[in-house]
Amino acid sequence: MATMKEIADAAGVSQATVSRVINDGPKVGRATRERVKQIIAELNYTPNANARALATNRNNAVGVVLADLYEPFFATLAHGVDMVARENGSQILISGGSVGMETERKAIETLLEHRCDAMVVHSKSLPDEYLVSLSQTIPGFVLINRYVPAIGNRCVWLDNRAGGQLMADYMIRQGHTKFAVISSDFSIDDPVDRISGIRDALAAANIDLPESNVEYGAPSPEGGETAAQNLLSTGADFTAILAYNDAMASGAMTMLMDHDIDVPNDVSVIGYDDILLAKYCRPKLTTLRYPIELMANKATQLALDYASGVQPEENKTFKFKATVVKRESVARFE
Amino acid sequence: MATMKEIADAAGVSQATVSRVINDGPKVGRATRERVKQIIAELNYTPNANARALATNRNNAVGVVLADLYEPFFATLAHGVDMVARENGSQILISGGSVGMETERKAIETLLEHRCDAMVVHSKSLPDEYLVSLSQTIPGFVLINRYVPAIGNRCVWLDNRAGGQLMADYMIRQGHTKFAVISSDFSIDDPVDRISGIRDALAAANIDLPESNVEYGAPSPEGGETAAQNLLSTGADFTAILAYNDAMASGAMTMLMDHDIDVPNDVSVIGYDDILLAKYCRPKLTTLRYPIELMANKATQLALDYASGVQPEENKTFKFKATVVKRESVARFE
DNA sequence: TACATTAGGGTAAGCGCTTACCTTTCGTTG
DNA sequence: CAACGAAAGGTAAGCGCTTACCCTAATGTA
Repeated sequence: MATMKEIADAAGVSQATVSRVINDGPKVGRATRERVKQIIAELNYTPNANARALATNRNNAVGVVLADLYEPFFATLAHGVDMVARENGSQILISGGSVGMETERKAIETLLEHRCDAMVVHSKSLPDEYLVSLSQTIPGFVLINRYVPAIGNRCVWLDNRAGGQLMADYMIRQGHTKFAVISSDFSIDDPVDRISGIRDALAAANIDLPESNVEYGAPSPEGGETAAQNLLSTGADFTAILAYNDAMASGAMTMLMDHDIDVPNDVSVIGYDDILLAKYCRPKLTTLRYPIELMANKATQLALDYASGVQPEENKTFKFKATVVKRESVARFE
Repeated sequence: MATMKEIADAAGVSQATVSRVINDGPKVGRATRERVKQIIAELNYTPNANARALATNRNNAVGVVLADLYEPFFATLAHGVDMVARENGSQILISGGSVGMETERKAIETLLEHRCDAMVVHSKSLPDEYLVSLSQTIPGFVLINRYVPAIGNRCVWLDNRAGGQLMADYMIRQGHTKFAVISSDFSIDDPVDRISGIRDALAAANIDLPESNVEYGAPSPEGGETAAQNLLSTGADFTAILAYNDAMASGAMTMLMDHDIDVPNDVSVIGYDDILLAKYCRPKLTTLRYPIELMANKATQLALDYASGVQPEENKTFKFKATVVKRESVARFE
């Protein structure tokens, strides 16, 4: 693979000049520039990004830490990062690892090794202090889907509590009064926050949510099926199910329909996330849109800005809210 | 950010020794090794991957070229690459770009700049010769989802013709004799190959497929809806629809059901790909499983092997076949 | 006891770029 | 016409690692 020196020799100029041509720098005459470009094309030269990164001490790549591309949610997140990274001429470097302290730490470590100036990090397990300390070393460090007060201006997050409230309120407005909740048993904040929101809304409407009407399971369709089954077998009384996410909601619907319970006429179901699946399952799922792509865009832009020297503003944060997407899984209850 | 020299000074050893410690190299005494590790931890040192890549002329990252992470298909592909890359201690570097000569070329270019030793490339637009020439520069170059005869040993691909044949045969065995086909109007080989396979199977069974029973559309649910609608409005006569992919199949089913045509009892529908959607739409889609994750695993392993000096065997290729996944959208026709 | 190993470690030359700082050459200008 | 500044380009010192090669002292060996 040709090096810059070879180009320089072939063109009869110095390496510096070649470098200037490549980077569209100044101090190169029109004719020289053309000639060098010509030679570059002829010799099929490709600059070495590693050498460049070393020399400039920056690597025009934005690093992404996430759990698993297989999850449509993360794929969408990655897509959102990719879009704005590409607009800015950067690559993305994905470093994965299932949820878990060690894998997450390792994923960040790797990005650090590559000296990514911008980093969009999705971490549920790492302690606040660690993240705060990272943000001191890495100018372009941004968290997505998490709020750490000390570095609120580096957080792009969703107000899950407000989301929970919203979904409950919406169902209340549809006339429902008997609720069941299908939540995730993952030990992260999200399910807790969402349920808090739900309880807030129900309490405000004077509606009781018996503990027996709350089921926990894996945040997957199977988890949703099991949870719904549990609800059915304990004879819980409800006309509306608030699910932790679309996957669980879809599983729950399957189970209900398998028991000849009509969705939405007998029981209404609302999901959370609005992943592709919500549009394609039957009945189409009414859900809350988690604007993850938008959030990823924002986070990336932020990371890029901070990386390039923009100072994070004090007391600022980037909170997003979910919105209701009406489809077919919810009916008015008269 | 601390450098190796600082560690060396702090530990009172040479850089070389530090390097050896980091790389678990020989020639370091037990005591020294421990002391250096200690200092590394204290000073919070992270090796610079760029410098290392420059010095060793290899970058332990496998590059992936694909169209769009947003598509579940590509997300699964990326996931498949990620899994085996991680097992081998490599990162993945994703370089995207919608289908199209220029974006694809650029995506590869970027990976080249980073001197990825292993590359898993999904390209539909680039000409064969270009890909062949790339494979000469990049030892770890592997194509996924494409077969280029000259470098068959670097191709991990699906036999689409056999797939088409399989889906038709399966439907024939279910007793169907009147077929319609909904295909994609994308100008890539896949739809063409699949239809060829279908025609082969039908011909072998002496079944006619009138040109008017073949509709083309965008490979999306909407495209499937439109195609099905066209079929219905031209009064085509069929009891089985062979769709280009699950998205189109699902769209077609929607349209059929909207016209009070029961799936599968009036018309059976079979898809292709077995993406998540197939499991979640109603009725659940009978389809062909496209083992893309498996293929991605294979491709990555191959790329890594070739990159590390394994010589591609002559006259070898990595052809995968689709298999039928039976769900609910196909019924026997008596 | 004399000599060959070998374990442990240092030296320094790159890897392929970028860039601060010179140098040269002209066209201007007072 | 001398002095000057801009334009065009060269020089060379790194960036942070790896690694071939060299050196020393301790251990083994005949």
